[in-house]
Amino acid sequence: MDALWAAPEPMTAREVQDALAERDLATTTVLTVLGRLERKGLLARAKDGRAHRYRPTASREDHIAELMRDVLDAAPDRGAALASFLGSVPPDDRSTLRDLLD
Amino acid sequence: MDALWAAPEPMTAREVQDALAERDLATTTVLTVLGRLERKGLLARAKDGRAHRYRPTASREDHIAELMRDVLDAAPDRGAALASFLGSVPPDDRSTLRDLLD
DNA sequence: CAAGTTATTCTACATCACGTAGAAGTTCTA
DNA sequence: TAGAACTTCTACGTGATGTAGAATAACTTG
Repeated sequence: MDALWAAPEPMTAREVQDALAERDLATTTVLTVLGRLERKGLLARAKDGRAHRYRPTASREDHIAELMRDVLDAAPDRGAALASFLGSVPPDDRSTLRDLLD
Repeated sequence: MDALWAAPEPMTAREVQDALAERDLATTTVLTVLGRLERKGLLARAKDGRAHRYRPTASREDHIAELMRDVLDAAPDRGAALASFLGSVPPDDRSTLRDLLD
């Protein structure tokens, strides 16, 4: 996901493999992981010639926001969870939230 | 955790087992899980006679807030993540946050 | 005090997610 | 047509989790 999120355009498996060259992964490893990420809905793919191009279905920040919502949804008392969240987050984040809420 | 969070007082393994009677768990199962939760820091225990009493180290809402922070910490751009979060959350939550931020 | 009950610890096993990759098949391309 | 590129299927090790048996320690009671 890091590689895909860092790229401006959808990537082929080969390109992902090259982007992660330091890890020296086998091609099939990259394909397997891309397939699993697609199955989980994090990636979508479209055929491009012989290969496929993979594209994140959401931006990294949207994905993170979704995870945060999933966690929040586990709270019987959302208000209390949000209060605790605000209290435990750095002041900068509170400022950001204040600005965004205007 | 649900059982412990629902109780006003720390519980013994036996009490947890009774609270989860519908699941018909073996005593050792309950003990194993409580031990694992303690190892992960979600529970603390204190000896009470022959048995131990288990107590959540954080309230459910505090725990949820902590998970939300952990997720947020994965964002390179916290502001964008918070913006996306606000945008994807029900309006009531935004109201709650506005109130809390005053 | 012996025997049963209660609580704990250690070990075990199935399942699942995940990181990893080989084997084999399909499809281009030189 | 032979080889390279790409894909799919299968597989294996590891760690988390749900589950519980075996062994052991400690307490209660006849």
